[in-house]
Amino acid sequence: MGNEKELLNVSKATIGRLPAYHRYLQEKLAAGERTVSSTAIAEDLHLNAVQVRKDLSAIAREAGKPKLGFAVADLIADIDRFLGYDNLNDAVLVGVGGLGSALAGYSGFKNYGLNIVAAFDADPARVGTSVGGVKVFPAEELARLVRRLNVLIGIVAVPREAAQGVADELIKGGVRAIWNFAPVHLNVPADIAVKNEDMAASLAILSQRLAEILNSEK
Amino acid sequence: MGNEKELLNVSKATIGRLPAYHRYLQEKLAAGERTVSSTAIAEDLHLNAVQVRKDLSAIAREAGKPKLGFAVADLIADIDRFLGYDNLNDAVLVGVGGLGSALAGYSGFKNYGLNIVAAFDADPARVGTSVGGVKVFPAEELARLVRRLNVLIGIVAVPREAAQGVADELIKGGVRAIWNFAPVHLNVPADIAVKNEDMAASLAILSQRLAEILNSEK
DNA sequence: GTTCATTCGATATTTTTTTATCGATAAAAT
DNA sequence: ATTTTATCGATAAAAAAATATCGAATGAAC
Repeated sequence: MGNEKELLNVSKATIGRLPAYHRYLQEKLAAGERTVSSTAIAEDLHLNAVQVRKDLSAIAREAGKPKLGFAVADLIADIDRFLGYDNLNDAVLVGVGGLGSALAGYSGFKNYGLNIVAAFDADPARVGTSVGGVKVFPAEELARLVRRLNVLIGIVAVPREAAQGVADELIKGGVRAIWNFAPVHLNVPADIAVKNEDMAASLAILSQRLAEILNSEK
Repeated sequence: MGNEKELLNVSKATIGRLPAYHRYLQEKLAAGERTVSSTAIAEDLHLNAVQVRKDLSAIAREAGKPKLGFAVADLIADIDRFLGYDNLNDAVLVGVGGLGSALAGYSGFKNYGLNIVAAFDADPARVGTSVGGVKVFPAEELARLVRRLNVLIGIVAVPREAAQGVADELIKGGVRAIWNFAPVHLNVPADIAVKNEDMAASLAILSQRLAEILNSEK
């Protein structure tokens, strides 16, 4: 893989914005636009134009052209490449309750390079069924099957109480990255990546912004 | 409300971490611990101790004590107060498909100060039913009902194609903050707060970290 | 062809966020 | 009582991220 150099130069903040650019660019492409300027992107996405240029130049192979901007299709390809959207990563999903089955059913993940190959649940009634095209296995088989499938990403969508145990099993099975939707802090070794999908944090930020808006207008 | 001064000094980054502290502290409280040090929090949450102290001192009323640390219960109360967890904000939910009903069913939101008072869906089969204790109304009534209920927060959990239209209706109804779970960029006036629950962005960051980990170990 | 307006990339500046350092304090140990 | 040690808060330094500035390039208008 030839992106070792890239990994170093691209900031976390930039990476977080790339998917938004990606979606935006696809809209533009669908609308038949061939090129787009950083100014336009910035305006629509409520960002700073310089920031957009910097973000894009960090991952783009072709430079933007004065007066025209960037080639939409090229940029999409660049982001695909950088984010690995074009080669699928296998993952397992643990917990197919409300949220879990919503995740399993979301076909869009494939577009983001994520391929859910198996699901697990502790509830015998769910075992053996298929959710969103993904087979559900008993929780007891978790570690063993993960190891056999050679999966590196685990998605945790179980109730709070069960999350830590699930994480432990995933790690035992060889998983190296955990996407955690349970509202708990997971205790894991330092060499395991955890990304908390922290709804509470999002909500906190939204509420704060709402408060600011309401405050500022009176 | 006496937190105008607070709003200014507390950084967005800090606000994003507060819910994690909150959960952590509640675990500690449940475990019977009276006090906790910034060092311990930092270690368990994989943060820097100075950062933790700064975050906490930004919202805490009582200072930490040398050799003991902070009073767990006080800190929880301080975060509750700062984040408004103790006074509920009403919200409406639009879209009760897989993700939407998972959200409606998640009772934990009440703990985060969010109270879903009504849900909407375009599918007549869903209208009239109740999801997670929340009644589902027809999409046509959205703007009218939102206005009548005087709700300021809207949660968008509809398919991509429908999201912009829903956002428009919400705003027409008087909503000032939108929590967007649809994978699209919403076009809204500048005085409306939007928080995108951007799964793709989270996934991008997780993948990147996974790549780093795998890279560093070989 | 010349001018104009738009956009770029590069560099510099500012702001924000994180991390390091250090003296002071108070609980615990001697 | 004295010493030791864990912890704090404050201040300083460093790192990261966002924003501003400006000359150069180039397509479009005249």
